[in-house]
Amino acid sequence: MPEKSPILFKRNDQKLFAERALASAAKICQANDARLTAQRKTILEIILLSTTPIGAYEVLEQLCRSVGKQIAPMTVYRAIDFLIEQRLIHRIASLNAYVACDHPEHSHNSYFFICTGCGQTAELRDKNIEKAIQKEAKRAGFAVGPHLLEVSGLCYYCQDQG
Amino acid sequence: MPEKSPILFKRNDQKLFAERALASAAKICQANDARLTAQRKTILEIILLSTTPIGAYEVLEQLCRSVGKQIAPMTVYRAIDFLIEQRLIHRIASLNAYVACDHPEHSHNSYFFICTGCGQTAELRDKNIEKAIQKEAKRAGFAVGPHLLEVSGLCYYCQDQG
DNA sequence: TTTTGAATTGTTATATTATAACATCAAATA
DNA sequence: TATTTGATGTTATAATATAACAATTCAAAA
Repeated sequence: MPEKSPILFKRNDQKLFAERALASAAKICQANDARLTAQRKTILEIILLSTTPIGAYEVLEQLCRSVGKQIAPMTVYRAIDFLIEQRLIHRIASLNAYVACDHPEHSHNSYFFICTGCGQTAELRDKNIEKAIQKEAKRAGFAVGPHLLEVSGLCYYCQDQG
Repeated sequence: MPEKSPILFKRNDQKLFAERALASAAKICQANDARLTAQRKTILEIILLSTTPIGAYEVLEQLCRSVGKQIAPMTVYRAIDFLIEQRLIHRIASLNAYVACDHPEHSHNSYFFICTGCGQTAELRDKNIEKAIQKEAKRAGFAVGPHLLEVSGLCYYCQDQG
């Protein structure tokens, strides 16, 4: 694996990661005067524990299994909306799927590498890409708002597999 | 409007643009041994004439009106698949909509500015953004494949409107 | 503590986007 | 012309997402 890489395709301990992220999420919501209810927490946890972006209906399945009763899709979509608002998760538009945010502490756009081998994603924090976008926007007289970058390809590990 | 801008939010003559693009498309398909049938041509024309990204079902509506009979969605999706393969159109993932390619002559990824004011889009040809992505990918050991960038915001004209 | 208002969740129905599977037709070529 | 391949037609259905309204819960104000 290249040195000093800030991105991560394999996580050592997904559970530990989820635990920490949940704690962090609680703080963020508190700071925002937003309520991270039990249900929202459960749904966030499902997304956190998934090693790849997870679809809304797959979240739903897991949620139903976890609480032992039928739940309507609406419920999941509402929680997802909330979690996106709180910047705790991102939507991967090219996959119609959702993934936990890597660094929800500060607002940022959604930049992802998506490995077509293992399905895992890595969120980018690089500011140079954004700078390049801003530069081009200035040339065009375009006022940049929220945006997304989704780069398909092969992660370091999957390049060997063929 | 900023000078020397390579992007275009207002087209002077959509019809002329469509005409030229259709001629260009015919050449491209011929070169690729692909058949730009009458139906595919009609669908491409519908997309070309739309000033904003257009959904598959809206294409369908216009197609039905134009030929005067009911047509199945499948037909439209098949044509869309073909047109994307030939790189004549792009899919805007964040809108579930399709837009004609600005410069189908050479292969490229899908980089768009999307004005939330007027709904129009502008395709970017800037290579610096791609360079920034490649640089970050190298750091991460990621082999870049096809990708998309969709930047929401306000175009030069819409910034004044509020 | 009780009331009240606002936010959250439940529930039913439905909209929107996209694909599967198989039959038919058209065109290119052997 | 026969054959094969690609294109289109047709029906059904999958997958994703939202609308609308009722019931409940929560937290702050009275």
